[in-house]
Amino acid sequence: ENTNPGSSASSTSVTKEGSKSSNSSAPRTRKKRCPYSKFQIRELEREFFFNVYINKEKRLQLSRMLNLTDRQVKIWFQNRRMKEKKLSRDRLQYFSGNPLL
Amino acid sequence: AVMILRSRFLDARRKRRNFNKQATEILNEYFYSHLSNPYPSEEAKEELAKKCGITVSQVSNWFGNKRIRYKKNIGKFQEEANIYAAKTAVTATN
DNA sequence: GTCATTTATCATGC
DNA sequence: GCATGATAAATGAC
Repeated sequence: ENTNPGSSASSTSVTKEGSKSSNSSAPRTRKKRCPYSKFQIRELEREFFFNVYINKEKRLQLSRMLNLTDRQVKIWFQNRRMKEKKLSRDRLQYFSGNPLL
Repeated sequence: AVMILRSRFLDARRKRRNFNKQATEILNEYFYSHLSNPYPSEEAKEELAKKCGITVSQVSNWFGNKRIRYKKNIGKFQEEANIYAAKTAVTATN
């Protein structure tokens, strides 16, 4: 249950959606944001719990299992770390200078 | 009491509450008076947050949403833009 | 790598 | 029913 344009590492990816035939400096259309499935999130979170930084080996393994690209998994961990940092900041701000306490 | 606060915090992220009129006023004033470059610095964000009584993250969210929604439909915000343009015309003259 | 952002999506207010 | 604030993918600067 994953709608992924050019993700699955289906062996030799010959067709790149006819991307760059000759000119390669085009900004390219931004990939449409596709929300991940519950299963994908669960597995990503599970690995994130073990280590906030994922190594290349596990990354490739996880990307195959979840039908995501290696890059997507990498980006997910980056965003997830930022989320964790923000949660910490909000917690601090909430419990420190709170006028309702 | 702590439990209440904690539970309130945990689910308070997506339980949206509209900002008060005054805060929206302040944010819009800044946005439309910097329409050519609506990217407040970190310091400016902190000051806006203080004046509006919201967090810096909320200020960032507001500007992020405002920028793209304005860009996507400038016509819809034209009236609003004129109002704040007139309101801040004096400021620009120093 | 971090981090501010863009963009779409989500969830709520009214 | 959309307006609005917050969050989730995706990009790019550095």
